[in-house]
Amino acid sequence: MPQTMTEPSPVRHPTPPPPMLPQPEADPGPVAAGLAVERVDTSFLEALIGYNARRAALTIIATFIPRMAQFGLRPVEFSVLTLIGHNPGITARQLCATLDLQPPNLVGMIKGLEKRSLLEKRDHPNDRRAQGLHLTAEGESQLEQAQATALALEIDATPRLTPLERVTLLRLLRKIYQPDA
Amino acid sequence: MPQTMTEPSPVRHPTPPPPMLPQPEADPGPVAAGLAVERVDTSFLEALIGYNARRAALTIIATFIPRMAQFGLRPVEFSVLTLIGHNPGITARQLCATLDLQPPNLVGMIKGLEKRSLLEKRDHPNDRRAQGLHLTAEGESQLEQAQATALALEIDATPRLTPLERVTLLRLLRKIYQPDA
DNA sequence: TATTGTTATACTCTATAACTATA
DNA sequence: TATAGTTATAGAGTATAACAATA
Repeated sequence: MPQTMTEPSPVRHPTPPPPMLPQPEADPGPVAAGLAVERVDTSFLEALIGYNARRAALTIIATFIPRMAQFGLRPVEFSVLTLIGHNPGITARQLCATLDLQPPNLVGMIKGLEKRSLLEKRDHPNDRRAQGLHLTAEGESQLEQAQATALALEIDATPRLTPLERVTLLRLLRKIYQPDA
Repeated sequence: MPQTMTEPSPVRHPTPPPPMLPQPEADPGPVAAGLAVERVDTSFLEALIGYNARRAALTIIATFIPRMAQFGLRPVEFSVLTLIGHNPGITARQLCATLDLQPPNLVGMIKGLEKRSLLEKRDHPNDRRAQGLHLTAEGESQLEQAQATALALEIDATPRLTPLERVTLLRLLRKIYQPDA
């Protein structure tokens, strides 16, 4: 079954809210109602790869969205255009299999990008049911700028990672979602 | 603004669909309609940390969901219970800030967990507007089992990572979404 | 019989506005 | 005036079922 991981948003910091310090009282009394939580302990969640991967992905997507807005491209649309650009003639079915999308959800996206003259459908060379997808000249141009933006924003979104750490991170993440690799 | 990254699902493999090999014809003719795509080139996307982090997170969540179904806990509910368990008396506002959730979206979740007798609200020691959240005995018991399941499934979902690689991965991911750290 | 692309539709998750009661 | 919790609601994202055309 298809993907998921909706859009994010500026992403709220894991920063604990204004502490709400427990008043140093003479007698705290019994722990009846309990004490206020000063600092939130997230140690267990932080030990889970799934939790950390999700938070990291959302952080980067939060930077991705506003910067790609200038091209009118959402994350999935960027991925679709990129795959078409690097694989002229790719079919909708191949896009779905590669990006883990449901065919019905790709239809509208393709229509929209086609209406914006970023891509076009052509006859498939050996399957009349399918259609080969190709970028238009404008699509190529837009994608080129969008890709440059994507590469730059990733660096900005992960300023504390060294070049070597980025390479390591990419390798480890691929080992998770790629059966082979 | 709040989080995101909806549920996933078994996650479809990045495996390219049945190749659809181009028939070795005598005359391929002009590249008019183009050739069929045999293997999908995903090299550009695979160079993006955001893309890889998202795919990896979805892969793990795809394993998380069915295994946590026995406890009736979705990913976010598991995170909420875990934080309450490790932070007795935490407020809804603190949960929202920590997990990047919108307050309105947490209300129903708290209600549901409370109705299932997994947690309870108590008076907040020094703010009558707020409520301290606490696990019930049953909640503690359920959480204990759920956490053990979570730790185990992560290993199963990332079988190709060595213990050292897991530690490295956690550290790098945290450097992305934690401003400090 | 299986597959590509499609329509229609339902479900889940997330976001925004506005209200109350307290601070 | 600001904040905690709440309600109602809108919106985006994702899911399944069923169909026509072609393999």
